[in-house]
Amino acid sequence: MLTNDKEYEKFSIDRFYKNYLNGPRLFKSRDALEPSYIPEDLPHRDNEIEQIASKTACALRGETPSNFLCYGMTGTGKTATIRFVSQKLANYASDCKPWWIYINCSIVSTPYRILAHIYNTIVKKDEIPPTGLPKDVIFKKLLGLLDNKVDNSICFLVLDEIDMIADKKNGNEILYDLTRLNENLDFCRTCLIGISNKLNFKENLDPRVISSLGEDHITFLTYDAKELGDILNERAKIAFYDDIIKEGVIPLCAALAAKEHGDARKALQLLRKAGEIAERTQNKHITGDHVKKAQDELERDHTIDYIKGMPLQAQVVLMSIYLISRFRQNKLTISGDVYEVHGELTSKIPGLRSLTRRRISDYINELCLAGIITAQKKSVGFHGNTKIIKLVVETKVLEGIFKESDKLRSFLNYKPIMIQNNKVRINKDVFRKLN
DNA sequence: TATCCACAGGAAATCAGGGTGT
DNA sequence: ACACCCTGATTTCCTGTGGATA
Repeated sequence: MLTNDKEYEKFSIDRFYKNYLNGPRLFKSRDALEPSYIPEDLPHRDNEIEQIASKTACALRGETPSNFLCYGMTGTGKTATIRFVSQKLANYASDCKPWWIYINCSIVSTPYRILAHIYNTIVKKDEIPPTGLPKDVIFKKLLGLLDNKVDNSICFLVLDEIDMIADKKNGNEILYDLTRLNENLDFCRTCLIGISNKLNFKENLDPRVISSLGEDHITFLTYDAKELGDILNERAKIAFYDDIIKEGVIPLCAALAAKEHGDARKALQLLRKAGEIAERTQNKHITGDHVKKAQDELERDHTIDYIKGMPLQAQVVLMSIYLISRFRQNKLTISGDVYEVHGELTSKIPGLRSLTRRRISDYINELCLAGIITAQKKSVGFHGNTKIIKLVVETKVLEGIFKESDKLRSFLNYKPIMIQNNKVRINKDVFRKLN
């Protein structure tokens, strides 16, 4: 937004809020469409619920359940099912209720932090600092705590996205430590439940860990469009007032999400976003158009959030790619050029230093993995190896993000010296051939 | 056919910045 | 003050790649 438009913006916000308050109300309970919501009934997961219930039921009699793993793609209800079973189990536990500690390994990703997280969750405060203590000290403290505070009870440790730590060198170490917790405990008993999106994640595990963690597993199959439709219908009844959703909306959300490996989370997101768009545009009903708009917005929002969340250095790498493809006539962007332009930019941005080629190479791979660019490895014979890089994200979206960045805004129209000088790293004929 | 280029990318080391206990 | 710990980012060192070229 331009600065001289501030008055208009303020007026517009006031009007927006007034309209919003006077406009139609569609949501009865928005929370019902959140991934964290645990419904009364989980459609099409009876089999999985039964398996988890039978594996954990012995905790009700004070016995220790075996460790096990849950496999399945994102949005197949792994976490929701476990939370669902844990709630039910708690209802039937009489004297000593089981403890459930959830650890999302994509956020709590180091051995130290996992131990600290378990400890801090039990004592309900941040007693263990985020860093500083030796790991074995925390391990001993945790053992003492488990035996004293969680005595005679079962403590379920749910490691969500366990694959995030399993492929790290030290991941084996923490998983091994956790699997042998019981050997060092006198009164408390622990049960490890791993949740993974990847079936092959065990390949990187130590055989000792596999033997105590991976023998038993439950596979969550993906939902088909009909099943997704059932889930959406259940949730929509809770989330929206009656007769808000037009016919065909739920099947459309279900079909779109079914295309993405039957991701229920995505289906719920789509429906929620469609509802928000309908509400924002003062509509009394949600239509198929709102769903299509929702899909576009979700995709864009995800990319924008990802880029904004990247470290500044990664943003500079992305800006280098943007500038080369914008100012070079044939738009050809190769890794060597990105390195050079990145160096140019960092020399002009205070507080930022240039990086090595190796590091830039990693950033290019990360951008590629995130779907922001494509990078195709190409050998140009005598002229060595390189990567042909292309932007996937619309340039308008990128420009919007760069405009908002204090450090990058001024480079939006910067023509790299390398391009001003028409510098070509590789032989002109080969260069032409690559196009 | 050996050589060579300009990288890719794995593994280990290093550094800075956060912390600890004594 | 000091030795030590943990983490994430980055550097250093290294081997591999593959097609044009001499």
